[in-house]
Amino acid sequence: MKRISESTVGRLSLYLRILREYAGGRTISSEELAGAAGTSAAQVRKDLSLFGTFGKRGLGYSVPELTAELRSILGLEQEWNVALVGAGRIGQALFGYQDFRTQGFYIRAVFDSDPAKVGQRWNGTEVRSDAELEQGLAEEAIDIVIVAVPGGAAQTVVDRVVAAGVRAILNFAPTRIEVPSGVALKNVNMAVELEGLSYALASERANSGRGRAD
Amino acid sequence: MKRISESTVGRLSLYLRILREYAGGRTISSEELAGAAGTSAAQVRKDLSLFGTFGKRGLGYSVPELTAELRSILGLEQEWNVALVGAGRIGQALFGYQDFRTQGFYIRAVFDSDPAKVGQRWNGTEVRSDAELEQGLAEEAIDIVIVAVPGGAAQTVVDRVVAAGVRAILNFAPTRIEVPSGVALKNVNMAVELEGLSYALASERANSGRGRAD
DNA sequence: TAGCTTTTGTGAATGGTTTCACAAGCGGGC
DNA sequence: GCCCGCTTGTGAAACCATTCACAAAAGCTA
Repeated sequence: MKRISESTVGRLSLYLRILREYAGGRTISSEELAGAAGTSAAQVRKDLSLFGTFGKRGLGYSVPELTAELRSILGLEQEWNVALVGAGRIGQALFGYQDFRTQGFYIRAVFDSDPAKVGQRWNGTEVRSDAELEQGLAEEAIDIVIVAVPGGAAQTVVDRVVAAGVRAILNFAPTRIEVPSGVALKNVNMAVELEGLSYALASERANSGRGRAD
Repeated sequence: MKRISESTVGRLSLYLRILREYAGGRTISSEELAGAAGTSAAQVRKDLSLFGTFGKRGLGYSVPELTAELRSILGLEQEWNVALVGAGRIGQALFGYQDFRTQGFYIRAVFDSDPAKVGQRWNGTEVRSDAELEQGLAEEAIDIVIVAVPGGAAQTVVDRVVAAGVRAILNFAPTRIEVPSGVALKNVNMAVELEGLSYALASERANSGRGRAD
């Protein structure tokens, strides 16, 4: 099978959201989809053509069909069991943000090392001790682990979770994490994003010589 | 000035964090830095060489000097005034996550449209009505706005904030946002990340023909 | 059925980023 | 002061992603 780039997968995810909210008829052209996604029509067609030929020439793409195809490609036809490790502020926010439940991601277990948190019930889900991590992952047949622990603890958590057979990790800790090949890892790093903005502001300021028109 | 790619800027941010935690001596080689950053030594050197020549051949990079250079490049020598729009769960978590305060990002104002939230004091910062948004942005000389409102409200908030002169936005709403050129925008989208993991799991499963060794 | 319009799917061209490979420079040892 | 080993800085090469451009298909009309 062909290697698919991360940016392509990210765009597919975006296309799917657009389709879900699309109210323009039963078909959509690559042009329209591109407009809503902020990319080019050629890009849309190339992305989709990597997985098959879903469109009809002269017409565009059937919205329901393409939706189904994208869901299938992205693996969203099944439910995924998610565990959250770290019941701090970020963990709480993620737990509360049930938006992705509608896409088939269910947080089945929450773990924390703080005895004050262990035993709390969050909307029916008990916060379990991180000593029970491996056991809990197995019991709930966890597919994806969200790591929301402090930076210093993240690699240890990831090592345990990977050793327990989990193949997909979403890391919110502000640290670089190592995983063996074959394990999918995504990082969400606020500091990197903010510093990217800082760079943009600072470099624009530096380049704006004698002030700007607006 | 040369155009610098987003991936380069992201790596610089990573290098900086590594340097901050580095305890291996007064100098560091591109090799070491690359190891910690998960990239190649050539990549490190190329990234840095875009901004100047900071290393000493045969020796490597002086840790304090390179730290200072990176801080300067990324615009971290100054403080940035940040406003948070949206005092829901994600907003609360971001506010509580004061980690980036140490990097010079200060949340000076919080806005929400919910009357029940307006007037609350968060650790000394008052939650203000979103009717006061423009006024507050000016009063606090806000440089960066973090948008943590529901998807449907995000574009409106962004439009107002951009009209008020803000040039940098960090968007947590699960929607594609449009900004005029000249405004820096970064998106943090949990759903896209989770679906990326879902894709990785699903496609590996699909490709694993007759089972795997482990 | 033929002709016209629309829009896809895709090879080729372009543009950008990463890796390679090596000359140039620096410090330390003798 | 000179040589040696190490590590940078950087053109060139390789690789990857995006854009271009157009033939091929599909529907519609008459």
